[in-house]
Amino acid sequence: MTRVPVEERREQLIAAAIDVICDEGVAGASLRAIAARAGTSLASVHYAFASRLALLQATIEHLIDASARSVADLEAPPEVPPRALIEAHLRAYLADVQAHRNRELGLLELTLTAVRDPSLSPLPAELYGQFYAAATGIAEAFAKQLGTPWTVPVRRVARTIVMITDGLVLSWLATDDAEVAEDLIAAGTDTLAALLGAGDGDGRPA
Amino acid sequence: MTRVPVEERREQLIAAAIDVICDEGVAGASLRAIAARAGTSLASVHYAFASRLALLQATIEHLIDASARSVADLEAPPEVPPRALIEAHLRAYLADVQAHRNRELGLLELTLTAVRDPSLSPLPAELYGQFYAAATGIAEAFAKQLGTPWTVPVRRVARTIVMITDGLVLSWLATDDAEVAEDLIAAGTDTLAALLGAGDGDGRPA
DNA sequence: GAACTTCTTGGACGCTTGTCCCACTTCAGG
DNA sequence: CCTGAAGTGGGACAAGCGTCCAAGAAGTTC
Repeated sequence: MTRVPVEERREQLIAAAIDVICDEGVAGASLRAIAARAGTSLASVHYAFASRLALLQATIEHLIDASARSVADLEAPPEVPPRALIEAHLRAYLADVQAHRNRELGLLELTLTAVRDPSLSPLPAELYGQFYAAATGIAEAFAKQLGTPWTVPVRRVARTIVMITDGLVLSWLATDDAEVAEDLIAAGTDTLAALLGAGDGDGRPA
Repeated sequence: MTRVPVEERREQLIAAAIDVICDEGVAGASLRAIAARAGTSLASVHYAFASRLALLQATIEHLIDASARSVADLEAPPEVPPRALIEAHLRAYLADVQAHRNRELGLLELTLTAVRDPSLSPLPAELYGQFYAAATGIAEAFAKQLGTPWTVPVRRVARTIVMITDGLVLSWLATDDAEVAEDLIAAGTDTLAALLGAGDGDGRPA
């Protein structure tokens, strides 16, 4: 019997919940399964969280915060043409998604669960707000690094990035097809390169 | 007591399953709920389907077939510039998604469920195969109608279309924000217009 | 009309779920 | 040492789940 302050117990349970959700899905994330993963008893779960819904909410909020913190890992690479830089980043993103398939699956399930449940429904908008903020940071870093401004407002660039990554993730999860992913990386690269005015016009003809 | 041949009963149950899944989610689609929606007894469900998984599989297969059949509704519009034509179609798609939020939610949940379950996992690839086929049909119709060929293989255009629509749906479901959707329609329009070479270069600089 | 297949029905089973309670142990403060 | 708060533990509860069975009703075939 290891005694642990509630707050720490909460963090353990949230971590366990994320693990179980990634491994078994939201449907398989019963309180007993989560308690077992955290190495504690069922009653301790209810001591830390009033209900399963409260634990789920805390888990999503944790992921929202985490996604806000994981932005800063954009290092300055050497001088390369914009297209290559964009493609490299998209490819790195895809590689990360491929390496953590269940994580993406779990996050998606969690998002849909939150969309459905009235008491959780404001969370997805918050999550995507963080996504947009992160994408905005990346977009601004790109423009600064390349010395070229975007041809459309950064806000729209950020949303475009999220659209591309979402589409990429969904297609990859569904098809598990590397060739499809390859096409989508090319498509995403073209789209973003066009927004940098790289090689073409400004993307908005008469 | 209404006697119905098994095959017809199966169709009723599939329809009921789709309804319940859209309304309550996959998690809420219990056999009892589906039976009640279909107006029959629980035992009849098991007479028509060996297990809940079998019903789920039949439901997804039904949706795959349905998505294959729903392609042909692309009427020939008047002579308009390519950008406007693309934008009109994306906007119509968004309007349809907005009008049937739960349908998109249910389809997404069902897809993720199938991705998780080993016995259902080949289905998402099949579903997306149909999506790509549908998108290919639309892309070819566009090129024919406008008299302009795509600057990349149609296969890639189709995948790009699916990427855009998936990204659009996900962002819409999560944010419920019309302004976000507006940005994404603009982004999608730009992307596809570029693939038609409409107004700009060919999208692939040196 | 009897035999037979096809379908419906209600009820039961074993299991898992979220929730809750109460007794117990640990630890801090006086 | 004692008191009270904090946290743990096991067990119970009702409810819901998928699955299955045995019996009966509705047609069909001869």
